Amino acid sequence: MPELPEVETIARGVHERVHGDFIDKVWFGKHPQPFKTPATRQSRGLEGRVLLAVHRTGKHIVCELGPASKPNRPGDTRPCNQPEQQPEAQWIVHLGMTGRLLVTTPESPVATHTHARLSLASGRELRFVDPRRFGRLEFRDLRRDAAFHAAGEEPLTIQSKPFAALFHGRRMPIKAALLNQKLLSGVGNIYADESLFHAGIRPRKLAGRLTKAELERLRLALREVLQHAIRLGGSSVSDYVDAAGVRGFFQLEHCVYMRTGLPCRSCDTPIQRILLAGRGTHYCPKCQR
DNA sequence: CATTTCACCTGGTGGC
DNA sequence: TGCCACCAGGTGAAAT
Repeated sequence: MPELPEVETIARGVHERVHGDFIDKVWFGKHPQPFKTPATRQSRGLEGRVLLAVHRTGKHIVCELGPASKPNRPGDTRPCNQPEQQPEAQWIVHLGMTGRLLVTTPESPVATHTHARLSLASGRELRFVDPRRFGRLEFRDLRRDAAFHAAGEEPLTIQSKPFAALFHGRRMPIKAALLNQKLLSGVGNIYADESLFHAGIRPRKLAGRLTKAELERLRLALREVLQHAIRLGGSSVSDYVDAAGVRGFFQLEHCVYMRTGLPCRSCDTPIQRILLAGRGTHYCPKCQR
């Protein structure tokens, strides 16, 4: 489900609702898959800590956690945020294909495939729901572990030269390279297809064969498409919702993704679907060369 | 080493 | 209605 714009939307929504809050009690479901290491299942690391901030890097949501401490007095449900405070730990959430991170009330019905529930001092609850269990949860104690860093470059901020260098000499199709998180972090199947359409480049074209002009068109198309999608709250293809359960609107602006056989928005040629890197790949045979 | 394929999961859809 | 094949926003291990 979630690529960069969806993860950004969720991280912002979660941050707005929970920063400054305290984690009172933690519940984990019985399936081990969502936990990157078995130790992550121990709630001890999370309980009592203050949620300093929540942000996105690549497709990962990073919750910065302060030291374990309690609100000053009982009923002090929303303690002052202390942004200056140094994080002592991180809770990293990867949503896989079907993961959701939701801020709810404790009374709100618990969806099937809920794998984690964090009760917060304010009375809210932070829930991780993931039917396919491709998502992952990880706890990092920063006194012991290094802070989390996405493997690849941020597509929103990368400059021309380093962008071109990522693809130099590569013999894989450009679409496969865009999906490789070690090169760029955050681009998935939807935004790879959409940005290649806007750049006028065939998904099968070998990455190392792109001209300087094509590389620059691609870099700018990626940035525009991702920024526009963030403004619209991401793409809700089937069931994606943000931290508050609200759908995105960018799916209404898709030009090729899941538009097989429909007329190209630019030239009316039917959109083609092929299989590339094991993924459904959509493009306009006339607009993309 | 670089690149491709496949397994990991559940659920929705469409054909028969 | 039931059964079944196929498809889906991702990733990393195994194979080539």
